[in-house]
Amino acid sequence: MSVKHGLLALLERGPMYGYQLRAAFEASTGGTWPLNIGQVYTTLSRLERDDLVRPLPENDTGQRPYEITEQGHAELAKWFSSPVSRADRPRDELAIKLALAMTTPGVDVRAVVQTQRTAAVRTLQEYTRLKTKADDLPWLLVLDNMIFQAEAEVRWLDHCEASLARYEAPEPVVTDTEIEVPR
Amino acid sequence: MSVKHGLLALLERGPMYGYQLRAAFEASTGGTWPLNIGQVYTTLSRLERDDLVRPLPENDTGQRPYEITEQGHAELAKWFSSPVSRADRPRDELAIKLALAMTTPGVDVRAVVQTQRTAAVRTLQEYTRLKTKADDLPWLLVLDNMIFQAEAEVRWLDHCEASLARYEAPEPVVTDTEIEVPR
DNA sequence: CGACACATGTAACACGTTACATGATTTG
DNA sequence: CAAATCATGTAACGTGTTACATGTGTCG
Repeated sequence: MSVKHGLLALLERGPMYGYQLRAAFEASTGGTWPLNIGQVYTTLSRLERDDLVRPLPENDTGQRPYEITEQGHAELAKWFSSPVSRADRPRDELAIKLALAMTTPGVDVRAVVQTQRTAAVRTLQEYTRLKTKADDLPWLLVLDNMIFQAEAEVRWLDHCEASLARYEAPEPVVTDTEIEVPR
Repeated sequence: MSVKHGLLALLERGPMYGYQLRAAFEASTGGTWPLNIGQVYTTLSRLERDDLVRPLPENDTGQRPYEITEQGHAELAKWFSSPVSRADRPRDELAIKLALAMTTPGVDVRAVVQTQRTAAVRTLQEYTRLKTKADDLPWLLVLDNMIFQAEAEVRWLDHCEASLARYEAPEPVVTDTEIEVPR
């Protein structure tokens, strides 16, 4: 959905063709999320099929610009006016991984947590380094978003560490779950 | 990748069939992420194709359990020993949306931020309510993960608000970016 | 019996990635 | 000229979702 609406938003500025769209998309996030050129064309095809964009007559230099339609305009307005729901975000691989690690025999959960923490701190430093190069506000905010997320991840991993320590402690305090051994 | 490795992890406990796998997967995250039964079977097919699992002879009650292979075991170990990289996580729709909102004509960015903030706070409350019902540690940590993420989102949105206020202020203090007015 | 849950699958589609094919234009 | 970049596409594949088809077993 991100790419579909992203392209619509860019076309709201005015007609553009495939390559321009990719460049503009990547520029608006400072090149953080490279966009495959193939996907631009397939997405444009689907947008055209759904009457959200319309191809303009081929350019003098052989380019095929698209313009947004009224329907596309409406769809974009809807996108901007409704929040991104947590429900339709993809499953968080890290959370699943840790939850499963805890019930999988022979897995050193603490090691999993530590490995992830090291990686998270490293990317956090990388983002901080990148911030010194960010010059325009949208890109800066995108970077800040990733920093906030990475920080939350580190905090959560520390929280997991602490919980595990309490859980593995000689005197288990609370509830213990039955491990279902299927057969 | 989450589902694929998730099923492998569950099979590491012992042989299971499709329906059991879905139930176990959903249970390990407290039903936070419902798993489509169709996907279980297609994923199992792919895992079998890649020699990561192996079907066992059909049960007396007509069920088809699978067991993990040596290769599957190795693949799972690899998954647990390597961190989830930020690079191969999907694009964050919210970040893209806000970055584009800022350069799209006719969009009230502050309104977009506020709408999203309201939604985020609401889900945050919902998670907190759910926490009182969480009884086992893995589920609790998954919930905490979502809480930490939602909190980070709220903080980031407030940060955006503040940045926007500074940006739109009559006396811009520091670096000002060119506003591209298309047309 | 009829409804419901269990259980296994298939088909179609959306989205995303990688790789390849094919030309035009620019530049060293 | 040769290589690189611009530009438009197509094909194949992985992952995920929704919907449908089909059968069994259980329970009111």
